[in-house]
Amino acid sequence: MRISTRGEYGLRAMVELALYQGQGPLALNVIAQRQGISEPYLEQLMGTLRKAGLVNSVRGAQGGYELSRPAAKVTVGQVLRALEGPIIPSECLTEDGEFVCVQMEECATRLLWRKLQEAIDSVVDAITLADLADEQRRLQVRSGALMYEI
Amino acid sequence: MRISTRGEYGLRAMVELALYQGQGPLALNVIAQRQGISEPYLEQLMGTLRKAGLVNSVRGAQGGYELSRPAAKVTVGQVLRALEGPIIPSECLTEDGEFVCVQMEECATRLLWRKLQEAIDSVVDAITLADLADEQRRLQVRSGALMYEI
DNA sequence: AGGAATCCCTACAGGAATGGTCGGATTTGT
DNA sequence: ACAAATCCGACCATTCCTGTAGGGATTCCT
Repeated sequence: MRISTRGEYGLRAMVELALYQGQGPLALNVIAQRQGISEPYLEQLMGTLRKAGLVNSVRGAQGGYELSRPAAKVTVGQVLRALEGPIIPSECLTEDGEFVCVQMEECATRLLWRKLQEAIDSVVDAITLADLADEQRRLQVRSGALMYEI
Repeated sequence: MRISTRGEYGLRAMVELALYQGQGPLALNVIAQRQGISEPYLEQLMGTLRKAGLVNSVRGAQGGYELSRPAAKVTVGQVLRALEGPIIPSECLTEDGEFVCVQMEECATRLLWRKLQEAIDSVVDAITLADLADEQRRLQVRSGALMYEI
């Protein structure tokens, strides 16, 4: 029951983009270096996020990536689902919360899976990239980093 | 972000044991057949559950498995963690909610992982096998099954 | 005592997912 | 034109998942 590095790396990259939103596109190698992620690997992830419509890319020199919407309009759930597929605890559940379990017509564990999914969704759909970017700024200020960038 | 079949099968088997608790041990092949699970595969899972202290086994003819505690004292979280390892969203987190992320000293996504874990734990640690067994009985009665067993 | 039932354990195996790498094609600012 | 970037598809090693196989140990029943 884990989020893979895809979701973790991709989300960290998205937070990075949120931090610098409105300042032009951010190049892949900058993000990768800043987050300590393999560049070609992150490239794949960004491709997925672009196809999902969450980021825009600018090709050519001085190009890079930027959020396609304000950070406050992008939820963590959207990012994670784009990268990891539907976040559902069991095969029994579809993305819509429907059941597709053929095995048993009536199975008590469904009750559990549904509650689990609701709990997860209520978290990932409530937190936006803006929330995480705010948190990140707070942490950076506290630890005294990044002040030389003014 | 899924529970594997290990957790799913194991939990279904545990619900089965909860349903028949107090009526002597339930043989592996009975559970496997009733739940539509490969018998040798389920055998492995039961071994894990036994080592975790969640079930007792009775060897020899007429043997089988039974819950080591009342169903109301066994949470879904205990079963899932025994079978799947710690239920944590990210590598950053340990079982205790501590952070072990070496990469970045301060990372905003930690906020998210912690909230996610709290949400998941609040579900799996609140639901017991007795809850699921009750639900199962309710479903079976409603669908008119099992009445010929009286 | 003997056989049958049943759990116990280890090893193996095919397939999918994970976590990347690599090389080249394409686009675009300078 | 050149360099900086994204884009794209193929490849690859490792691990995890989902079992299977086979034999050993224990206990009940007759």
